[in-house]
Amino acid sequence: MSKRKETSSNSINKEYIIECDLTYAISMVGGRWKLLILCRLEDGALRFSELRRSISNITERMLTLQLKEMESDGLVRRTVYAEVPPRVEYELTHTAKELIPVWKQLSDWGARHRGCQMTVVKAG
Amino acid sequence: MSKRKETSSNSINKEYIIECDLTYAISMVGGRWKLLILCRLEDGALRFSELRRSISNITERMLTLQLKEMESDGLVRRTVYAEVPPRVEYELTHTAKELIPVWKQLSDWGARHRGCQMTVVKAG
DNA sequence: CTCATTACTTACATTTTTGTTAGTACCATA
DNA sequence: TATGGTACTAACAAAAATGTAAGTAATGAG
Repeated sequence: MSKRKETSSNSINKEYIIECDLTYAISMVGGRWKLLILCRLEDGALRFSELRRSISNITERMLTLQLKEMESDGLVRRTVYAEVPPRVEYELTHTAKELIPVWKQLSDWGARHRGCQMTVVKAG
Repeated sequence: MSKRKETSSNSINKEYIIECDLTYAISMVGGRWKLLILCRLEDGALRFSELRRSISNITERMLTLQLKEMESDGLVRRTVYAEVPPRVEYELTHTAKELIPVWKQLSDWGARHRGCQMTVVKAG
């Protein structure tokens, strides 16, 4: 009786959505941090602390969680170097590299339309 | 004293993220339903009930909320016809149409990689 | 011995997102 | 008068996402 519902609508919808190629992709890459992390890795591997410093507002917990999920989804590769202090590097997999044009396009779109909005805001 | 914090970190991060073109775009188009709705409108305007029926798991509330947000973000245009019963149609704006190649690419990516994963799952 | 560094983990709290249920106004039809 | 369709809205509840604060192990520097 600790589980409320075995299959909440929320989870059912999650499954349902994964039956669609598009929303499957969104579920891999959506949320507040994932694309931001991925695009930081575009130019090559970075270690955990470098990622953390490069995304100033992210917490260690969030970075860990997102990286873990993306690792298990096959988007990033994690390499541990047996050194002290520890060194762990993250890099894009081939699968994730295929997304580079997507986030570039999205980013361009964002640049075009964010610009407009800010002008309006300034004018108001 | 009803507000807990004037500026929760959560909201602050939302703002922060909107300073990046990429995550600004994600914030426009992310979440469980938005892209799914947009791509339903790719071939032309649909009325509310058509959208609802075409996305079988969405609730009226969610559809309303998402459409409203996208309308105020300039992604969909809402047209009300003064008929009884009421008829309201939604269509993509020019801004949203610029995103068509993005969701096509994402969808293609999803198709390629979802396929792989399912094979693995079946094998396990 | 103490402190610092790195890459985390854990328990918990808060915020945001999503879903449930019921209700609205309008008119047509039976 | 009752029912049905359309496009919603409102109050509430549940679930998911995100954030906070503290702690861990290993080891080298001082």
